[in-house]
Amino acid sequence: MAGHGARGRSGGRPTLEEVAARAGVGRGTVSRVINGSPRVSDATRAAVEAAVAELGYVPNTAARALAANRTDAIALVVPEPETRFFAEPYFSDMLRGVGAALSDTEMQLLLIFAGSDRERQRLAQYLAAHRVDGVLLVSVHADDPLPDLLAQLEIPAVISGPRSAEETLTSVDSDNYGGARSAVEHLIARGRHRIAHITGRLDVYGAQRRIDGYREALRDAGHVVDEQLIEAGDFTEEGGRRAMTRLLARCPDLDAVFAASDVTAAGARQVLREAGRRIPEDVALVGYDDSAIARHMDPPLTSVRQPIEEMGRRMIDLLLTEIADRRPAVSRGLERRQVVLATELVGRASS
Amino acid sequence: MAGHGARGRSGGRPTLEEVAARAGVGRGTVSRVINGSPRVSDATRAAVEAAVAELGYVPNTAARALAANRTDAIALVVPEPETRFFAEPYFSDMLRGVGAALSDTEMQLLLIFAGSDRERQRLAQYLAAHRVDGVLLVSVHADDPLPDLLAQLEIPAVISGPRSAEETLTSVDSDNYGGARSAVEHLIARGRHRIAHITGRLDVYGAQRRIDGYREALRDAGHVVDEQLIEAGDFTEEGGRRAMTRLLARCPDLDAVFAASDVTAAGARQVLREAGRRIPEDVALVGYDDSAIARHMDPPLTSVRQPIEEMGRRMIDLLLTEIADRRPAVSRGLERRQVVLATELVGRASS
DNA sequence: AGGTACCGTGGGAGCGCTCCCACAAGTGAT
DNA sequence: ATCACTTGTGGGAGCGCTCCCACGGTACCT
Repeated sequence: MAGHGARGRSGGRPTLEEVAARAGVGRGTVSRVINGSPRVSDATRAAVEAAVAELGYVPNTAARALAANRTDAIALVVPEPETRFFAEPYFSDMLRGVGAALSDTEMQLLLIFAGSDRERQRLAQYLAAHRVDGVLLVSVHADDPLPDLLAQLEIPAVISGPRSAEETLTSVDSDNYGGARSAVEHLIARGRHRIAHITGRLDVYGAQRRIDGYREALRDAGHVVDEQLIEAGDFTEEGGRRAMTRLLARCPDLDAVFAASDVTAAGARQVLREAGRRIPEDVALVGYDDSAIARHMDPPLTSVRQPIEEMGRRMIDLLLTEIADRRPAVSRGLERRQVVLATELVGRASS
Repeated sequence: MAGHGARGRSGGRPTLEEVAARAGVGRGTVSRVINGSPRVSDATRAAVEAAVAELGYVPNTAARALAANRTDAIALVVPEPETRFFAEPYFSDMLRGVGAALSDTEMQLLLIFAGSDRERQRLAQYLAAHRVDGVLLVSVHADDPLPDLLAQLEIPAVISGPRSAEETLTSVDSDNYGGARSAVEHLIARGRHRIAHITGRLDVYGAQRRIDGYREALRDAGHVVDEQLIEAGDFTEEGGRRAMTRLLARCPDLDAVFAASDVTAAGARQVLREAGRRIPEDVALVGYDDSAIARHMDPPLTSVRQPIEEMGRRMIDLLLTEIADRRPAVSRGLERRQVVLATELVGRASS
């Protein structure tokens, strides 16, 4: 192990002090320049910047964090209890948006897995120790205690997909209601009359909103909502198969299915095929997410696209704002910030 | 901004000093206990541990990093120049392995995007400033300067997929050669004689190894390798379409295709369909990666699965070892560590 | 002229830890 | 009894930074 003194002063990383000496100014002044304080004369600033460039100075994050009591890091918490949650585009697209928004800042992105109980335990410690300035929460379930822990610790946090209509945390979401509406309206426009819906997990707020959108689109078009045509799913393929089987048994006359996710649609497709129904001739099929599966399905699946990358970007924007305000939205009282982004229907051969 | 003095000593996070006072020992002793030094008596250790538990003490990472000149963080560098590289299972599975291996340690995982030039610039600064203890490199191209930069800075690093047979960095890879062999042997066993290969990007070492495996499997089975049956692809769907079109024009008598990736196979499938070839009756198709697309393709695609999660785990193991050795493999001279993991052929209806 | 601002600046104190030296107490050889 | 070690321990110094106070200088008022 490198001893204390052995730490390479042999041309090693320069310190603030060295930059100050080089520029012929004091330590404080260099600090001000580095941190963009306006209270520095132009001449001094230029001299310091030159010294910084010559020495290739890069601030020591640890020292800064220690002195300033902040970390310049935000955590992306990946629940990942039901494994490989991020296999689908959702995660990677969001990550791309997050990365893009972050690249304009000095913030680091920490990936924290909170699948097992032990990992959640560690996460709680992490947060309690204030090792991050803010937290990004994705795909949180209604009964997850994490958001409340964050609120209690007064750690800025943004959640993707509010847990309910009363979500207190700042949230970014896509318009699940509108997305579902557009899917159903599309099917109606195609002349379908018996449109079924395979829902997502009912404890997920977004799934509820999609059901709402389904219902109201039908109602607004003058259709009667037949509860027999609604069957609970869970976003999975297997759930799609089960739901589709039940739906076919109950309503053999259905002529369209709107599934709450692409994988669910894939499961439904399989059952429809086995039952001898042609897609889209006999039954039109629409999914949700516009994932890779949708493009590669046979026939290619009409699906609702969410602007996930944009969601990632907005989450970061909001989080940085909260961090700058140094106080979570709840304790500021008043305005809960909820951003809802529009979806887009991507038409393909399945409908 | 919270002033210096305003920092809540109002029951806020306890410090080493406070734990020491509580346990009736010195600061150094607590430090030793926290860091698992053996030079502490059992009685003292117990007392300190009790105090830690009572106070809910969590070490301050920043202070530790500053004093010890290490960061307890490793970076996962995501090149992501050719966008959404991590949309497919590859990335998420690897992340899962990485996360699993990391959850046994105190290490943090930093996600760093190095797509744009600006981001790469920043990354170089990062590394130069030694803000991470080690680096995980995934999907690096043959001409990437990053590995050399890491070697020069003497930062421990592990690469997934060596850049060449002479890779100097510690690497973890799946057996591309063996995977390709198993795919081709499978096709031969199915009675196929005119087996084509759509390659991956030729500047990727793994793609070369797959070509080697393809060639030698044929040769060992007594077939003649017809160079006409090999067509360059680039791992993409569009590349698969182009390559398949050319192959069909050149060798209309082919009866099997081994594609270097599942998406490539998807592109090939489309062209085969349009040409009226049935899969698998007329042309058998095998992909690589065993991604979601393979399972959902019509017909489901036979594919070569790589133990990606395991790869992630091994990468972390190796990296932690190097960090513990506090010196990158190259400067230790001698043993370059290269781990190669076995693949598995997943048979489905396409072959 | 003196007073009162403010601006730009230097540098002390301190963030919470690790490293190491010093030292007391114990152990065994001489 | 002395001398050497060893073992466990306490606490000083210092990691590189930010925050803030104090100070000299200039500008503008009375």
